[in-house]
Amino acid sequence: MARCTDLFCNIERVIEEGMLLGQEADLSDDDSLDASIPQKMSPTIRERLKRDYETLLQQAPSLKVLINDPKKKKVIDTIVAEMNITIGQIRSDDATRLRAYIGQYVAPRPLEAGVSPPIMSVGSKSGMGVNHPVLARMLCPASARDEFIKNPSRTRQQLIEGNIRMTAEEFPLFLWEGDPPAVQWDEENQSDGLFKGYVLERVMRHIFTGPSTALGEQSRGTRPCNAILHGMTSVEPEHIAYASVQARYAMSSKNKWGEVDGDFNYRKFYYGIIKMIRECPDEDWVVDLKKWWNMKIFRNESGRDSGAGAIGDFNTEEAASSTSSLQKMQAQMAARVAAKQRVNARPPTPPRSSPPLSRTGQDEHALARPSPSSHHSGRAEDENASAGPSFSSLSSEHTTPSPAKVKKVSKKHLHVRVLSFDHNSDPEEESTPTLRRSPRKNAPNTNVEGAAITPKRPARKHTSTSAASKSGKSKAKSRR
DNA sequence: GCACAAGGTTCCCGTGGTGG
DNA sequence: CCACCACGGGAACCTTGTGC
Repeated sequence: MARCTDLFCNIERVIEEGMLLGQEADLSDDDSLDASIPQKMSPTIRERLKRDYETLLQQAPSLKVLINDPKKKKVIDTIVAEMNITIGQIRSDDATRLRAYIGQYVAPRPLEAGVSPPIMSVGSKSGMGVNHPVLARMLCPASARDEFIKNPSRTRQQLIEGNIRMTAEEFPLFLWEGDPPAVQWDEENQSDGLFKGYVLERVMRHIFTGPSTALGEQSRGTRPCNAILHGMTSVEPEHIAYASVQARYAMSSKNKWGEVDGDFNYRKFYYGIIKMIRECPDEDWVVDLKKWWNMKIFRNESGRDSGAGAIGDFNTEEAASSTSSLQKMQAQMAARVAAKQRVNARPPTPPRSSPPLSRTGQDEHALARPSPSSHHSGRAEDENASAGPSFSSLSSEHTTPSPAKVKKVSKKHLHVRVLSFDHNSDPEEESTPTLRRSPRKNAPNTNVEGAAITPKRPARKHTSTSAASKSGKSKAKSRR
């Protein structure tokens, strides 16, 4: 949930209001439910809650049965509390692991030279953030970019003293491509190169495809990476926003996580990025951005599952953001779209070679074009890829119920285990559910895309014995 | 081909610190 | 006291390499 759906989501609210919004959609003619849904809720928040709720149920189908059963209120409460704790733990875990690497990631060519002064991966972070000359440039708000280039030391001092405010509304420079970031800055086209910064790229890979891939190398990991574990088939705005938050926090001087860092609000930053991409008036820009990210993460512009393009389903209902940078960029994009439309509206000029495709036609063409991986993939994979539905819905269809393995159920494990009830089992038997192992263990095997990337090998006979001997060893060690 | 060891990655869990 | 967070260590899982 934290990494792929909503970092700041409150599961309780998602369930409560997602349910109401779902009912509202089912009974669109009946406005009797409207009274129970907060009227002040903006369309953006409604959409987000709805999306969160749907994702939650896709990932844990058995939860729906529990939600609809008033008798299970206590169970739901326990699950919700545990899920909220886990979201915090996941974010904290990612931040902790990322901290050891961030010194490498901010260096443009870490194999040749690190940054100066060096960034320590242990101890206090007081020397980081704007206190570090290289990080100061990364974190410098885009509006102060020219100033920073003219006089770095003075601008850094102003950032330290707070004379130049770093707010979530002013995106930091590390989000832009270039070395140093935002080196090719176009005042009139600020969205050019946005969300393509090399630090962000490395952090994205670190989180979703494993630390060993962060610098562009082939994965040395033998465990399925987060992209596989989470059924991530293409890069979505939430992934970019999550990595941006983690990258910004890793570079900051804050030793302890908090939603606010001085004037900078991570929550606003996170949702600002999602909104910026989801509600972008320039669809071409969004399509290009997603293709670019899919190439960087999956080496395939259509994503890990070449058929599951979630591209194009953005709503543009909500008014533009109230924030200055965003407002400006969105205005620039809108102007660009208008200009394109004017060009398209002109009498057609004779084509040089082939008739021009409409924009949507181009998009469809691009999406339909077989990706390099699907080209070489097996037939079964092709069928899955072209099947259309997103990964989550496929995963449940392709799930082969595994025999239940009951282990000691600790409080911390409760939510994952409850969420991984065999949803094919009879709902009547929910009171004595059969527990599966945590999704972590099932995910790679039950997910279609995961299987496409790392073909499942038959379980080896020795696994249990070696694992037993291993755990035996460690238990003996811990007894010491 | 099989058994085993080694190694990379993610997740889990306990512990200690801190602030309200 | 409680909630939240960082951190370290270990478990689990999986792949690759190696020796027989």
